[in-house]
Amino acid sequence: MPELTIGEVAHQAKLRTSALRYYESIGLVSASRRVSGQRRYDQSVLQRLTVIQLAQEAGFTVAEIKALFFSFPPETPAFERWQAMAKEKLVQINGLIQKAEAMKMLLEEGLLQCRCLTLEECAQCISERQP
Amino acid sequence: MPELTIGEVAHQAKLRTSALRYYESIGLVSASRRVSGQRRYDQSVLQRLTVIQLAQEAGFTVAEIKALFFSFPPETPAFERWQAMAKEKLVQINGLIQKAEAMKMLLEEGLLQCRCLTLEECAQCISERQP
DNA sequence: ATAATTATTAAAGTGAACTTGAAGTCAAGA
DNA sequence: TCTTGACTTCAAGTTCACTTTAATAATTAT
Repeated sequence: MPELTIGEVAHQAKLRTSALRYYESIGLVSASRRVSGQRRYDQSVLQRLTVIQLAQEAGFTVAEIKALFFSFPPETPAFERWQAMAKEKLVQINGLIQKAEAMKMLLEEGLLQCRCLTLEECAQCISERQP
Repeated sequence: MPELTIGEVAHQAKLRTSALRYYESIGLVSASRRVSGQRRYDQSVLQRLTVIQLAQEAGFTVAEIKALFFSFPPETPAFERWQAMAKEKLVQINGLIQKAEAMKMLLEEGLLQCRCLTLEECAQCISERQP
């Protein structure tokens, strides 16, 4: 199994080399080095990056993803890690959804229904709708 | 009608004086000055700030709010301004909601159901669920 | 051998909406 | 008058996940 250059990894994982260097700088992935200093990646980094992208899609920050990998006792099963972290995240996401739904409401039922001629009037017009 | 100091306005509008100075710096609100240089605000600034906060709750950026006030021909009725700007914003917000719902799905149906022992396995385990 | 490509680093930049800090000035009450 | 407390400006800091830049070095292809 050949080792991969940073460019090859970037290509396969569909991200930029700068992102890989950034991940390394925060300790999220690691690479070995040639004598010259160039990075060489093991194939397994691709799985690691897939998991990182998966976690990002679920709304985790890179700091949280780092915690996912490194803040549990080494033998902790993956599903336990997800359990622990996904529960909290769900609460956050639900908050996000609620906020966005509230914005949608305000836009549809408030601002798009408004008949004020001046914006100054709107200081009252909307609040009257929510007693 | 007495004019208001920046501290009084901040108190009544529930924001910091730094926010008021920032709004002024970007041209969102204005204030007159005493000879000494201190700001004095007209009562009407409170309505203006109410509208700003309303628009922010609906998801508008301060740049967009500035456009709401200043980028239309002067006689444009408020409701027309809202119409124009709220439609686009609704599209954005719907996108936001979809993204958040997708995260929720992934958390609930993917990560919380996962039985993998290692995170490396998870590189496959989730994608298998979505053919 | 040489040209073209890809790699290296550290530091600074991005966007959004402010906040913080430093250093100094003004206003009002005792 | 003195002392608080509120005010002033300007620049830099905050958060997040990277990207960009610049100057240089190594690898690969011809």
